[in-house]
Amino acid sequence: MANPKTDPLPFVVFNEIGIIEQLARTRFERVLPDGLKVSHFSVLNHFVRLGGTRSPAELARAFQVTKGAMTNTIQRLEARGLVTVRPDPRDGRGKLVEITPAGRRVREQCVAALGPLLADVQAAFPREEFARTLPFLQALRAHLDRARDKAPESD
Amino acid sequence: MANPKTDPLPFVVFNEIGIIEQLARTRFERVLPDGLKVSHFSVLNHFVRLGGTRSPAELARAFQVTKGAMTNTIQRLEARGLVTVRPDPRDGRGKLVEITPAGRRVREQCVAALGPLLADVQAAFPREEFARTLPFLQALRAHLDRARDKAPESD
DNA sequence: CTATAATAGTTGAACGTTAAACTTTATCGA
DNA sequence: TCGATAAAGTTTAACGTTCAACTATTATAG
Repeated sequence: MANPKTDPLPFVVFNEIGIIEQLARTRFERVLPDGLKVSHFSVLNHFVRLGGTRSPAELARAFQVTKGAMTNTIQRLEARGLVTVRPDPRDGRGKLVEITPAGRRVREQCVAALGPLLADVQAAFPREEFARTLPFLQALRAHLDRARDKAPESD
Repeated sequence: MANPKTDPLPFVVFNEIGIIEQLARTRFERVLPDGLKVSHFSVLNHFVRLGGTRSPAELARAFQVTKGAMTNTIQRLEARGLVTVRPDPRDGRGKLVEITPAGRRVREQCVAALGPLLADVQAAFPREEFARTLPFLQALRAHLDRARDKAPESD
């Protein structure tokens, strides 16, 4: 579809990124338990790795989605009992989201489901390939971040 | 959200790819003429670069989307008069899609709209960064391709 | 203090995508 | 030649996302 001979190099790169995203997401969601989506897993994973509580606004910034999208994600997670939501005592506008024990269990199932897919690509490419590519992708993401309305969040 | 210290390296890479795709697509579509989507532009661009006619099935394979998605895309393009669709005289099941002069003009507008965005990233990163990353992304895409049900298409 | 601006969160419309079911037409082996 | 299988295309439902409009609350300037 995009061709390095005829298209600007960055365009071709974005093109590949777009297709990789689509293929990877579809594959992952196909093995995720109970119809969970990548966005749901991402939020659960965020809580397990970093702990504590987060406001929906913080989560929206962390994942670079709109507030509306995060409202949707949180409501689905809450309906499944994977997170709890309560008002922020310090800010009448805000809410505090937290993962539940059930959420941690489901997140573990997701990680287990992801295992074979990860093993597949790890077997196909040496670790150095990923390590060499990551810094540029991170810089690219940060650059696109900066051009947005909202302020980004480091991690 | 994903952390190289705690998450498998490929996972972190896919994570960045996912966010880059989202940010890039949103930015691009924001400047595209007349509410066109990236998927629409991609098809027009495909025809301009490679010429000739294509069946919806070929296009679906080329862009790694489902047949249903391509049906939708083509119907929108046809409704705008940017492509023509006619039955394939050699295959009663098939159709032949072709770009129109209006489609070429709109594609030019899209390229023009894309210009500043491309210039922005080109100014931020040396060309070698993209050149160095591209082969791996292509290989990664090809690998994910291979794991699909349908056969991929080289270009 | 008070009025204005900024932020948090929700909602609904519009859209693209996947997945699955379905119709029609080709292909191919027995 | 016929019957089973594959392929092309469409349709519908379910879902996530963006965007914009809206409410409620907090922050800030005068």
